[in-house]
Amino acid sequence: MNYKRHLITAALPYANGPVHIGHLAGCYLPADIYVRYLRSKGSDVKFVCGSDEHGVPITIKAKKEGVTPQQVVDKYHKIMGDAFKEFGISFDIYSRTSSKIHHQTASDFFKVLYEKGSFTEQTTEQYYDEEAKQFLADRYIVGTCPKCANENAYGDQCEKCGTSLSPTELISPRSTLSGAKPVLKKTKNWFLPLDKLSPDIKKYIEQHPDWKPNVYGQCKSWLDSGDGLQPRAMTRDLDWGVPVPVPGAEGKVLYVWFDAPIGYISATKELTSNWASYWKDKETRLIHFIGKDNIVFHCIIFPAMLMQHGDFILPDNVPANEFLNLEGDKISTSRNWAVWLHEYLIDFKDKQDVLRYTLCANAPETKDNDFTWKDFQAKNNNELVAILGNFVNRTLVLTHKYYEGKVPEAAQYIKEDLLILEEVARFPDKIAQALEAFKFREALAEYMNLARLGNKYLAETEPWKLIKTDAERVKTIMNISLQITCNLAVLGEVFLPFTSEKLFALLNVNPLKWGGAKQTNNMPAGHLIRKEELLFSKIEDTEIDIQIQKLQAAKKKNEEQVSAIASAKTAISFEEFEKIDIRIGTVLEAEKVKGADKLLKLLIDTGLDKRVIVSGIAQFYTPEEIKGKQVSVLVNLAPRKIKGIESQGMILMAQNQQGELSVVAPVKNNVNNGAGVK
RNA sequence: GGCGCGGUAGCUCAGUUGGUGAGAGCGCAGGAUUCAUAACCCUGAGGUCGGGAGUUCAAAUCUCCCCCGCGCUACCA
Repeated sequence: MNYKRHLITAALPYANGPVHIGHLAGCYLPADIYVRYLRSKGSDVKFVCGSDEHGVPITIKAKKEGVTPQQVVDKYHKIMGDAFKEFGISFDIYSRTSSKIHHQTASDFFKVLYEKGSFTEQTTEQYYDEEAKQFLADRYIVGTCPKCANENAYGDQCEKCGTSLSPTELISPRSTLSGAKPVLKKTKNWFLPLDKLSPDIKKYIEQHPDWKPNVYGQCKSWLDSGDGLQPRAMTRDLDWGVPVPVPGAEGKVLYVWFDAPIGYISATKELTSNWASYWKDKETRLIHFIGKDNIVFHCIIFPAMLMQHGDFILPDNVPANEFLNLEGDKISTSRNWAVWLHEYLIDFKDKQDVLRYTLCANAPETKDNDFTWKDFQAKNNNELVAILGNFVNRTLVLTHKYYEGKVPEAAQYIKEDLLILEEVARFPDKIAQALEAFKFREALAEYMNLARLGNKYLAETEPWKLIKTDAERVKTIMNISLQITCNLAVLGEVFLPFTSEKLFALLNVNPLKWGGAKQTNNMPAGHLIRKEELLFSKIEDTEIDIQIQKLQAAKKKNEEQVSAIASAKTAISFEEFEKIDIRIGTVLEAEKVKGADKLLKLLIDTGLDKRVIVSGIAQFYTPEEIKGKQVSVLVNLAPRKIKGIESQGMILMAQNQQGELSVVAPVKNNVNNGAGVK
């Protein structure tokens, strides 16, 4: 289909920390390359982004730092915006969701859906802090992780062992606001009934089988697997965000994932009075660049919202990337395992394009990928310096040496010249084809092939020899080399904008559009170029070692922190302790619970009786291993059904920092089944 | 356990309507060369295409089973 215009969005980064290479590689860099390409082709395109500034983590950070949420987002909005700018991410607007225009837009959007009856109201029980007099978001509740005993697990996830949790799973939960023990209290919220919308969403997804396999596959998985889509709350009990604009919603705000994608709309509004044509005209192509963590929101929830609203076009493509790892480990903000853009700029001043190049060449397009400093160095030294930089330098040096910097005339083309020119002229289309398929690695590799072609041309024609015997011929060779250099500047603008700019300056030429690179006469004879200057410089081992050491230091620091032992729980009386009845028992039989990864069904002789206990130890004990072993059994725990099996008690396990379990049992063999543990 | 994506040369990846002896870049080895940041250029070595079974005249490509990585999901008192 031929579109009149494009609207490109890049995921709104969450304003609670700076930007790292994973963000860049996964989302902002490919988006920027794509947009630069569209602009270079002369397309009507808008590129919008902004900070995502609502949600619970920001309020927590604010509390921790003793500042207001607004101060937190102001700080990171600036840091992130500056980092993007420094790396040449060419947003037409970098807005923010705390802006007035966004609040208005999001609020209006919600109202439309509300009035259309799109939402269902549901009353659920949520933890409530009676001292602070407010409902507690999952993140506001901390407690002991049932899996790894980390005392500071959040209500939605334990950051130590990575388990996702629900607040009610936490052992001894407490409010981070007041420290009080939260109580369950009823609250009403508005849900988007995705289950009912599922057929429309499915139809929409199935219209796009051309989406990247990871994206399409994951959407299908969400739609088809298990119980399918579930209703999702679009409002929250919180005081930081866009107030819910309907009666009876005091103290509630829009769910951050409801308001964030609307941020794309508000940013467009802020950018241009013509915003509606980018959002409501079927001839506009809407593309969301995101990381894989956002697929469900951009492919399912946001389109569902847009469909319900009715006025807007739907995303035509969502080319999500996978994740970038760093030196073999997952990038982690909290563990400081990251390369921060603002720090990179200090250590590698004016080397934005080197990082852009490395991240694009190694982009996690089809699967998670690894960034290593060694590879970064190799790509700089062996590719940017040796292939691209070197070709340009050879050409410029020879031009000055032979012609005092003036472009010589191509007197007469011979057959091999014509072949080269023909090949050179094909590059814009070749690269474009890859870009349009969101194959950025391939596009970049193709771009480098143009520089390779130039090097090869010089090596084969050997102008430095011919200059002594056939000076006329050399003019043509150098003319062609200069044309290639110019085209490298044109096509390089999308990948390496800083280098491209520098190159145009060296060539003393005004930047050309994409189609210009199909020409091989952009440098007219007699045109004076500037004195050569290196485009790239080698990166030495010492510079790389510094970075690696920096990471090792972060790792060491983490290990030290992890080894901290959780402090003791609050005191109980002896009477309370006496209520607990622990006995020694022997495992008679053990088998895996089918359909569950972590569960073993145990038959235990407790001395009192033989009873069935289901225990989540399958990852640490095979049935054969545990069979016949003595264990400690909490025998007076209320029975509970697990996976359809009634579990009568629990067996006690010791758990180490890694969450690994070990049976707690007598160390002498003089204890009978039924013996009490005191 | 279920679902999705992926597992191809040392590294990063191309390659499926099944069919010329399985490819590219980087790395490595050798050669050639000096205009160029010891760069470029040429040649070469290197692969049980995760493992096994099957369908077929023919499978990296189709089917089944298994293993590994990433993610979602269930279970974990």
